[in-house]
Amino acid sequence: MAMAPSIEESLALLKRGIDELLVEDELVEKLKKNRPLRVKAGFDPTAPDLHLGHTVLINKLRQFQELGHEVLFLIGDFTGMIGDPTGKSSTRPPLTRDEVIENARTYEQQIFKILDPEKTLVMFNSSWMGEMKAADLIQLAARQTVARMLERDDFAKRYRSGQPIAIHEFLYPLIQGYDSVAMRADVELGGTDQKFNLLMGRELQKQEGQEPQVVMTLPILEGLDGVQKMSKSLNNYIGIDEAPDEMFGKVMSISDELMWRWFELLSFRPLEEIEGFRRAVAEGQNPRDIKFLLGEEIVARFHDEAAATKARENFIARFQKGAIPESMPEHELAVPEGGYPIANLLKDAGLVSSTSEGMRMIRQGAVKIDGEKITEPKTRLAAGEPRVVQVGKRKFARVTLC
RNA sequence: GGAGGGGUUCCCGAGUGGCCAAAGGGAUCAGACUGUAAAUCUGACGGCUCAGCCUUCGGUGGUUCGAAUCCACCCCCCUCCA
Repeated sequence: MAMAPSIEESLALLKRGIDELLVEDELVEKLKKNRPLRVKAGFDPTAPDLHLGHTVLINKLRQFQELGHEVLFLIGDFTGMIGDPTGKSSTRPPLTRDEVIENARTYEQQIFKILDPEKTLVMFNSSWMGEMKAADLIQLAARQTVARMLERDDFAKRYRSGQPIAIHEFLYPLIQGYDSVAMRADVELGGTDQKFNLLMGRELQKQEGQEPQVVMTLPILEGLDGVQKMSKSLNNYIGIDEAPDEMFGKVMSISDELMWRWFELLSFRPLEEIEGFRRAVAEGQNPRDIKFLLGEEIVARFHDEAAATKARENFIARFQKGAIPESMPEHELAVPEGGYPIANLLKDAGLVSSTSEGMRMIRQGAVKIDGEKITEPKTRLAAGEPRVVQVGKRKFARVTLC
């Protein structure tokens, strides 16, 4: 065991890469108590797969654990059935009980890729919220005013622009705050968009006579598009369960500009080293090579070094040299009367979503069979040996016609 | 309860009787180029047995040679007043 770090050292580590810490002095006081702190983070079980965006926060939780603190990983199974309005311009449909349970299970499976199970308590807010009577809930609701709720930025915006706000959405911050009371949290982490909700926890804890939690907000990671936050529903994410090639490829697809942001929020490299990369690129080094490093670091974290190296090699073979991937989906299809029209073949092999799209792809010169470009939309194929069918640079299938 | 505004293709959003499968932007996909699945440029972007045909503009039913556009009723949303 290494020597326990000083409070100054702990604080410095914990503050790295965060957005805001409220209130720093209170955190110092808590650290001085020299006991494991109860560090809360809540997850809405709407997205069944953890992605890189979540890991910004989870990495921070792990740092707390490394300093000897205890993580309370809250699965918002109760709140998940309400639907948090955060960042949404319209109301999200509530999840069913079964969906929530299913999603929650996936979370539990995945967080331990990063967190230490010994120092993690997984909790479900239905265990106390489910006990609440309607009267209790109304009492909870009585503690805050509508004006206070409208201070929350996204509510204010929606209210101003005439977008609907359902009453139940006001309950969300209250319940999240109440969770902190029930869990007796010392610290709560969340994205910057969670600030209002996190502060609500402090309010309610104070009203209950508890020492208020310290609030730490972490920056929101932009998704693959570089604009909107990474999220499953926007399909701009990299899941931590994804295959190495896929993960690497997605990292390579981010813009050179976004790459720096990702380095800042996702890389474990020292800040000075990243600064060095920036200088190198400014002096003419190909940013692609720096992006390779980022891709490898991320693949290695969720798979291993060998997978990372392999993913890079595959990427080079495939996109720089145009090689055909080693493995691809296989299909066996029966040839209809008069031969298999190519557009239908593409659709049936799952390479395009409709024959119309298949037609378009052919017209655009995107379709190759055994490496040979197909230009005639009316081409029909007869039965024969397995063929490699390709649409664009990335979609392949091995098809046997019989 | 009253008055007004609105529901358009994945999203935003134009379109008020034929030139509308529906402008524009975003997203996406493809092609070119390349230093990468970056950037940039070009194109595509409802479906089909694809140079033609079929089905779309909240729902149903009308008017009309012809409707996303007009009429009736219904459903949903927003604002103000109560």
